[in-house]
Formats: sequence, C-alpha cells, structure tokens
Amino acid sequence: MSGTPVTIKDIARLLGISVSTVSRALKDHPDISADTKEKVNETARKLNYRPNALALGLKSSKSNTIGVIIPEIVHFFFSSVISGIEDASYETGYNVMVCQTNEMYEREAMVAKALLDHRVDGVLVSVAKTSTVFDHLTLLQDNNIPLVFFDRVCSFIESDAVVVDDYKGAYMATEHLISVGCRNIVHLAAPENLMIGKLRKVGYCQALEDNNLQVDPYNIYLCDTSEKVEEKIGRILSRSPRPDGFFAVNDSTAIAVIQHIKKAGLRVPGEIAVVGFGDGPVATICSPTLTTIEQNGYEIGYEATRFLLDRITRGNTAIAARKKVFAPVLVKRESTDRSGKEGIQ
Amino acid sequence: MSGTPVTIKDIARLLGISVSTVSRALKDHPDISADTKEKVNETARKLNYRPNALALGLKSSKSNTIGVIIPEIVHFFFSSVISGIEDASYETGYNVMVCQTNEMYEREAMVAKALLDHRVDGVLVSVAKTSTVFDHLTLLQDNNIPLVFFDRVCSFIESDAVVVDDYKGAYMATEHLISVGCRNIVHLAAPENLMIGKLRKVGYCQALEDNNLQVDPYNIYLCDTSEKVEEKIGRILSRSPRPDGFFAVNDSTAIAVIQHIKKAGLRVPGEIAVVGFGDGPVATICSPTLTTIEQNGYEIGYEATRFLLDRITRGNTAIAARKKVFAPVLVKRESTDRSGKEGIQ
DNA sequence: AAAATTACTGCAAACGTTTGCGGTAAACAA
DNA sequence: TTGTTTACCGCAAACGTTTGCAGTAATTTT
Repeated sequence: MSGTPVTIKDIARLLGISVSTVSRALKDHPDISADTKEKVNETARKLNYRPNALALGLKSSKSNTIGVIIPEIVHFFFSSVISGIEDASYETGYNVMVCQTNEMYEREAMVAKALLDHRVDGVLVSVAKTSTVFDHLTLLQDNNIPLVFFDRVCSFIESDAVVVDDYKGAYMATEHLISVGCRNIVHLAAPENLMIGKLRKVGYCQALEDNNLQVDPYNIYLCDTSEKVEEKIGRILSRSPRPDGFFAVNDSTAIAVIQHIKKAGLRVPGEIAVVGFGDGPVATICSPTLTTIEQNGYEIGYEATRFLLDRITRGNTAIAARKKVFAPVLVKRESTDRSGKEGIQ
Repeated sequence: MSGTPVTIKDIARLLGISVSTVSRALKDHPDISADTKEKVNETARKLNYRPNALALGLKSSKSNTIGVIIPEIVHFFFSSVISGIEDASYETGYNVMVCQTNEMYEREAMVAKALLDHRVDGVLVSVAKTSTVFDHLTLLQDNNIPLVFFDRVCSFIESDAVVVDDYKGAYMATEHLISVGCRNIVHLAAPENLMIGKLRKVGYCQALEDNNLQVDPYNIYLCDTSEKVEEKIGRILSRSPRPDGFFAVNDSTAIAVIQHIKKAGLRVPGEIAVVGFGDGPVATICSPTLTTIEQNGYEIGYEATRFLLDRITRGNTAIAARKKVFAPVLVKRESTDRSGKEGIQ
C-alpha cells in the first residue's frame, strides 16, 4: 500500500502508451482522442496520480512557492501577517515557505540563501533588528527573485513595500497624549536602523514640536520589549519631574509599562497615560484597556502578497517600485481616558 | 546584473571543463585534482553559485522540506508550535512549508495534496475542527510521507503524536475549582470529534465524579471561542442555581467569560471562579489574572519535528508509532484565588 | 620497451515533466 | 488510383544535478 508516488510513466506503462500522450491527455490537449483522455484520466484518478512539483519547477523555472522572511512568528502582528500571506497565496495556488530569523542577521542571510536554493518565485521580507547589511537580499534580486517588504522595510533596496504610516501613527498617538493633558511624555523606541523605529520617533518629536513642547532626548529610551521595560522602568518612574505619559513603540511594551506603573502604586490614566502601537487582542484584555494605533497585520500580509504575485506574473522588471501605506487609526481606550470617572484598575 | 541563477553548466563552460567534473569538485570528490577544485570553487563563489534544490530533489526524491498543516496561525499556542518547528528545522537544514486550514476540512484536504505535490519529506499536522474523514492524510502515508500529529491528533491514523495530557490537565483544572469551593462547574468544551475536546471533557467529568459531584450534562456547552461565549453566556449566567465555576477549553474563551461576568456585575473569583487552558501571555494580562493549564507550544513543535526528522532519516516504516505526552502544569492565579482579599477587579 | 597502475576527466543516463517535430494510418478529394 | 488532409500518437531534447563507467595521459613497475 505504501510506495513511492505514482508518475506519468506508471500510467503510460499501464496503458501501453507513451508518456507524452499521457502528459497531453492530462492537460486536455486537442491532439489526443477523447477515448485516450478518458482512459488516462481514469487511471490517474484511480492511482491518485499527483504531478511532481519538483519536476515541473525544474522544467519551467517556477516553483509556485513564495518565501517569507519574518523576525518572529510568536507575535500577534507578525502571525497576522503570515495569515494574510497564507490566504492570498492559497487563493492563487501558491505555497508558502516561512522562515523566522529570531531577529538575527546571520539567520536572515542563511534563510535568504535557502529560499534562493529552492528557487522561490518571490520573497516577502520584514528585516531583523540586527540587520545592517543587505547583500543577502540583493542576491535575491540579482537572481531575478522579486522582493516585497512589509512593515520593516529596508531603505537601501529599491523594491515594493507595504506598511502603515508609522510617522503619522506616532504623531497621532503623541498628540492624543498631549490632548489629554500630558506634558512630559516618554517615548519607548525601537532601534533606529529599523525604519519603524526611526519614523515613529520622528512622529513623536514632530507632534511635540507642533504643540510647542520641547523634545527632551532623555525622554527617549531604546526600549521595545517587556524585558527591557523591566530593566529601565524603575529609573524612568523615579525621575523628577515624573513623566505623565508614555508612547510605546508596541503594545506589549505599553502593557508592561502599565503593569509596572500599577505595581508602583500609580494610577493609569490618572497620573500617567499610556499609548501603544499595534492594537493586538491584548489591548482590550489588559486593565485599563489600552489606547493604541491600529495596525492590520492581516491586510498588510494580504496586500504585500498581491504585490508580489503581481510582480511574479507580470514580470519583475516591468514594474517600478510601489508603496502601499495604510492609514493608521487611533483607537482610544481607558489608558488615556481622563474624561470622567477613571477606568477601573 | 539581474539574471537567471547560475548553474553548474555556467561554471563548466567558463572553465572549459565538463559538468560532472564541476559537480565532483564542488563535493570534494577524491577523483578531482586540487587544482581543478580550487578553480571551480573560486568561480562558484565569484558567481554566487547556489545549487538548484528542485533539481536535487528530483534526482534524490528528497525535497529537504517538511510541511505543516495547522488550523490557525494567529493564535498564541499554534504560532508557538510553528516557532518550535522552525527552529528545529533550521538547525537541521530543512525548510518549512506552512499551510493554514482556517479550520476547514476542504482546505485541509487541498493543502495535504499540495504538500504531496511538492514531495515534502514529512508532514506535521494538527487537524481542523471540521475534519471527520481523513483520506487526505492516509494519502500522504500511502506515498511514504511520514506524519506526526501535534495537539489535535487523529485517532484513526496510526502515527506519531506529541500532545499535552489533555485528560489530566482538565482533571487538574476541575479538581482545583472544586478545591476552592466550586460545586456547580460549567465546562465550555470543544467539539468531540477533536480528541482534545473529548479528553478534556472526560477529565472534567472524572474529576467531578471522583469528588462525589454529579455530572450535569446541562453544564457542558459546546463553546470554544469568544464569539460563542458572546452568544451563550447570557443564558448560562441566568440559570438557577447560577454556576460558581467555569472550566474553559482554552484561554481566550476563559477570558471572554471573565469579561462578561464582570460586565454582569459579578465578581471573579468571589462569586465565580474561572480556569482556562493554554497559559498564553494573555493569562497574566487580564484582570483578574487567569488560572490555567500550561501547554508549551514551542516544546511541542520542537519535539514533533524531532520525531518527524527521525522518521525521515531512519526510514519511516522502521519505527513503530510513538507518542510524547507532556505533563500538564496547573498555573494558579487570581481567577481562582479565594484565599484572602480578593484580586483587584 | 612493454605492461600495469595511477590520476584525472568526460559521456551518458536518470529523476518527472513538457513540447516541437515528425510519423502513421485512415478518411477524403481529385 | 494517387494525392492531400485530418486525427492521433511517439521520439527526443531539455530543465540542473549526480554518478557508474569508460577513457586518456602520465607515471610506475617489470
């Protein structure tokens, strides 16, 4: 019962005809008689024949597979992106090879080569925090493999990109904090070699300036994980004057901040208001619920895949680099709501 | 600059030697002179030669790729599993094709065939809620593609499996609820065609019986998502006598329950205690924090991949079906803590 | 000097498909 | 009858590799 996959040859041998006839019969080629087609299709079905994608890929130089390079899978935003990629690919009959870099440059370089080896038809990539050189990505381009960036784009490479407007999102978040009365706002930032780190910081700064508040460099911390919050929050909260608002570069950082503020006996949003970025499910589960910037990972993944498939089918070089920028949406919740009675803590 | 990938032929032509010599030189075959090897390796490096995995796969009937069939990617547990799979595969040089079924049987059947087409060397699978027939999986086995189940196993198929002890976890959860004084415990269950649904229900029932409590079939609801909680929670809470404990089949359902209980003006754990299953990050973020059963997705994914790779390298049929069962751990938090002053709501 | 060994290298088939081209038999037209 | 068309079908090359085998020249042995 358990054997090697059946090939077109097996069918040919069984029916006493040539492989080319079988091949053509299976694709409903007009040269083949209805009778033969019938017989071929029947035995193909009976034997559970499935075409060998490796052979097809070798022949056509098309693997019908796209690659995904992603920093971390266990992450609401990124897993949502993958889900969008998956669905878009499934609809069009493509398969998806997912590679996680764990934020390590070396691993990013390795998987890029592995994807090249597999001759994927295109690659979706969100660069790792530690990547500063990008030869592995230009290598893909040199081999005619189209690239589309999502979320974490690489500005040195000319290619499609799908992102939310990080600058504007950060601007909105900061301005919202100002509008509820914050005057001493801390920004917990991502590394600057990431575009998102840079742009969100610039948005934060610009919002302050536009509202006649001074940008205090000491109010900007490189702090983008709950672990780093653990390290730094003590120092930050004991500063004088104490910060009265936090804009964190992502939700999990924001929530870690909230938890520490509460543990320190301070009230959110009463004494300190907090805004995150991402709007994952945790934003409605924590207490107080988190004001944050929506970032629809599924849509981003889906659209990025559309871009990529478009390049694959229409020929890569024919299209100039495009950019899709999703408008950010500020979702107001309890962590900045100073309107009436304060949210339950 | 941008062209098709360089092949062994290109190197051969450039050096005026045959492809077989190039092939052997690249694999350090003793027949080839040091001189030739040197030249071949140098030009290979210079041209960024990368072997075509499709050709290799076709030749060797080994794709160096494993497939993953998973219900949903946007899910803490499942994304953790993928992460474990990814890491284990990366360590051993395998690539991973991820396919999400969105809990639909049709899609599960489709992707199973797609993975067969791609001649993956093995498949890791967690079955969809709606799958009741499994020909698509036996098809893989018939084609000599080893299968390993994780979390959601299919009892009709003889194969390796990696799971947590669902029965015991449910038993512990229920007994814990009893120990804090609950006598009228509702179980929010997954469908019974899923082993996890069945086993967790049985564990719940057994714990009740062993503690001389009667199993009330009306206390068992098919309810495994926050949407279904939305639908049913009203009816459940208005029953008389009102339930005093909930054991939910997963964390997100448990948290949805908590939120609705609070909205109804009741106290957790004071009037109703709640236990979940999974111990995702949300369990420590919600308020009160959630008592739950730990289920280490990363470990499960990693171990399942070890099983699979073992089968791939040692030959499938040589090994009898193995099962790895992780011991569940009860993580006690505020949602069942009736010891002293009640957790902040 | 002839024979045998050594040290390399190339030919060709194979993996599973597709496809241009050529071939054969039957059917039709003249 | 001969020539032409039509309707099918098979041969063989190609995609990029690997590998058994055979071949050649140089070196060693007798």
